[in-house]
Amino acid sequence: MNVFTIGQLAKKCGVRTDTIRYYEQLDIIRPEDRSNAGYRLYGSESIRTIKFIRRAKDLGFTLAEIKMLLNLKASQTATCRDMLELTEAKIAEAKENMRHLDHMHDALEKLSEACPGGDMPLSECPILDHLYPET
Amino acid sequence: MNVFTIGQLAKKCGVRTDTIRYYEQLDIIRPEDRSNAGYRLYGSESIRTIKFIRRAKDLGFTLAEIKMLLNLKASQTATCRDMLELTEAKIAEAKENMRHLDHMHDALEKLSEACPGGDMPLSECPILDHLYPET
DNA sequence: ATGAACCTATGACCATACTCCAAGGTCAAG
DNA sequence: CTTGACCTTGGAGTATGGTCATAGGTTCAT
Repeated sequence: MNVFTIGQLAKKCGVRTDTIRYYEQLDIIRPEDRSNAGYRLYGSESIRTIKFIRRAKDLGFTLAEIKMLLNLKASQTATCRDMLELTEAKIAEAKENMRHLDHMHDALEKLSEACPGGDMPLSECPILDHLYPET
Repeated sequence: MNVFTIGQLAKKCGVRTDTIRYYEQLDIIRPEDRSNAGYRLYGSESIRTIKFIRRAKDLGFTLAEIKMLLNLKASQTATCRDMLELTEAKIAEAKENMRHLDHMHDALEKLSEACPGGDMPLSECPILDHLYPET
């Protein structure tokens, strides 16, 4: 049980076979071997790689970045510093996105607080008036 | 100066002509008239509409939602309540996105704190070990 | 009357991360 | 020996919000 087809690998990792082939197309993962009939063959290392991809994606890394991470991992000269830098860049990105979302949220909250919300016609609605001011 | 071509409207609103045509394609905005030669003609109401679209987009509304907002606005029977409901749904969405981002951020922070970040080989890196654990 | 700067319609293309389809080959069970 | 479940390749389609290209018509100043 140490060699799997793409369908078995997909099942073990909770992804679709198409997804694995798509990752292969992006040069993120390669089958460890091929059968005589041309079937992709994978081993347990591939399971770890797919799971890595999923975890990194959950942290907000794009597939292009994940490809870089795997290249780093394969490199002989990469250090902890490289990994930390990419992680900190991603933290900065997350912070920036949160700032942006927070501004949106605040503005929406202010609008919703200003709006009575009853059966008043929209012409009187402070939300709409803010977004689409008279004259 | 109360009738403009698409290029003039675009300049006044800080968008591209293509963008306005794209909005038209989505049925979000329509020219107020056409010239003999078939040129789209707009008035000041169109400026307000384009600016509305931009403001709503900044608040996180999609173009499909903006189309709904404009339909609401045009409706005779819509009330403040309708507007408030859409606003509150968007607030909930923003909160959900922030929660998600926050989880990512926390996880990344924990990883970066665990990583010494020096010249250590990646094989020792706690970040990589977390994402791609040994065996 | 000619060149620049505008306008028209239509359709293709960008990124992202898949997802699905078609046409065919392979493999194991009954 | 056939059926069904799997596999192959290549390409197209999904959503979002535009952007760009092509080929041609219009408007305006000089």
